Formats: sequence, structure tokens, C-alpha cells
Amino acid sequence: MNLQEKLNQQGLRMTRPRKEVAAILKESKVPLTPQTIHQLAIRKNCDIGLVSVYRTLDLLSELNLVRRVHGQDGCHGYVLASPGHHHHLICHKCGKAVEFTGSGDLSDFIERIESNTGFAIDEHILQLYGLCQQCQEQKL
Amino acid sequence: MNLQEKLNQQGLRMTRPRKEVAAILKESKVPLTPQTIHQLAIRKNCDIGLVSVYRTLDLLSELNLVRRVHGQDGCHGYVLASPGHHHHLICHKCGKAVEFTGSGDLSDFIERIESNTGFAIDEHILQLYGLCQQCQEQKL
DNA sequence: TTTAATGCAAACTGTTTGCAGCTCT
DNA sequence: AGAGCTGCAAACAGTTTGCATTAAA
Repeated sequence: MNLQEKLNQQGLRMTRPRKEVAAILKESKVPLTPQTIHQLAIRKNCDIGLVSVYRTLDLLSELNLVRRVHGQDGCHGYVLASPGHHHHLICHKCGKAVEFTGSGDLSDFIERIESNTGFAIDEHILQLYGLCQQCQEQKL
Repeated sequence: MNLQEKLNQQGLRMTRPRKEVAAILKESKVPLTPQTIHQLAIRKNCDIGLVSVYRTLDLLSELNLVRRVHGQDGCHGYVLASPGHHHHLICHKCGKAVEFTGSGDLSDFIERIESNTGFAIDEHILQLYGLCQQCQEQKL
């Protein structure tokens, strides 16, 4: 099911700004801030408002099509979500973000923390940072 | 070595606002926002400026005495750091934050991701959310 | 045609900066 | 005494909201 159908199904509409934001995120491997998305759209001669970018990102997050990632400096970006997985690996240098599976591997770890602390853990944020293969090679 | 000595050592000074911010963080198990810290100080009849709270938090982070934690909603709080560990477990209900050890347990996991992706991983954010023991009991 | 969505402007929140006066050492 | 620190005010950045207009269905 594509975005258009998903929207129509709920009485929502597929508009130019929404199409554009979704397209820009699809093309980017890097988490983008609302401002960046806005500028990219304008550069592509698609004159949408920053406000619509915000509203579209909220909507797409709601639909779980897009995910918000935490920058180390505290600012946030958005990336297209590949369904079911929740972790990102981000390159310091080029900013590339990769989603990876891993909740399964973490479950032992989480269970151990639960029994140590008495907490009932139901959510987590895990983000890894490093250098991607290309950036490592360029360093030489 | 206490805070005063740590500061003096670098030509910095122990002042009332700094003393107060450090004290408030020490008393709290919950991550506090700069605004909250400011209000708590005022409520204690310690009339410091919000600006100094920000500057003090920057300073204490720099000295690794305080750590910034990411809220799920995107806002940030600060908690006293227990040296050497980097992870927090936060209660949904009462907001209590617990630091726990665990980098060791994660290293296998991280190595696996490295070999799968080719990244050289050097940093990570891990935060767990759940219900603490007390809040679980109160729920009954 | 109808109702959702847009885009502007303006309001707001959280944070940072410049500067004159104050205070710790 | 003197450098560091404070606190105000004002600037700033990112985000949200109200409202008249436009456009998807």
C-alpha cells in the first residue's frame, strides 16, 4: 500500500507538499531537519512552506513512515522508517544513517537490567555513532 | 575531590548559583530541565538567574559531573553523573532516572553490528524506559 | 462542492549573547 | 585589585497556532 492509499483511507489527501517531503526523505540516507527538507524542496523548484514540512513530518511520524532520530548535539532529524526496526547507526563524518535490526539481541541485556533494577522496561532508544566504511577509507 | 577544588584547580570559582545548581541535581533522582532547576532554586529562596543555570549546566557537563539525557518527546534534562557509566533507565510514571553499567555487555552486540555494516563504532546513546518497582506496585 | 490542507504572519518556547556591575580569591 | 561570574535585556532559532485562501476528492 502506497502513501496515497494510506492517506485516502483515512480521509486525508495526497498533496504536493506531502509528496515532496516524502520524496526527499526517500532519496536521502541522512537524517534531515525540517529546515533542510524545506531548502531542498525549494532548490527543486517546489515552493512549499516550512510549516507544511513540520505538519507533514508530524503526520508521517504518526503513520510510522518516518522516524525521528536524536542528534548528539540535541537537534533532531527525520529519516524514512523501514518498518519494524528501531535503531540507527550514524556516520560522524558524512552523516549517513543506517537502520539495523537488533531488538532481539538486546533482549538478554534488557532482561538482565530488569532483574537488577526491578524496572519493567518497555521502550528504549539506541543509537550508535561511528565512521562508515567509505569514510574510513577516505581517511587514509 | 569536591566541586570547589575541581573548579579552583582551573582558575574557576565556586559561587552561589553553581553551588545551588549542583545541590539541586544532587537531591534529585529525576532528570531536570534548566527551567525546573531555576524554579526549584527560587522556591528555596535562592534567587539565581536562569542564564546562570544554563551556564552552570554547560560547565558541569564539560567537567563530566552532569549528564544530558534525551526525553522521548525531544526535550532534554540533566542528571548528576556517576562517573564511568553512560546509560540511563527512566521511569515513565515518576520520572526517576537510574544510571546503570552496561557498556561491557553491549560490546559483543556492537562488534556484531560493526562486522555487519563495516562501520567503526565509537559512541552510542542507550536509554531505557519503563516502570520502576514502586510505580509497578502502586498500579495494583 | 465540500472539507482538508496550505501558506503567511505572528505568537511562543527554549537557549544564547553583550554588557555593566558584582564577588570570589 | 582583578579576573571570573552574575543577571538583566535583548537577540535568536526552532516550532506551533490562527486564519483566510487554495485545491484535492
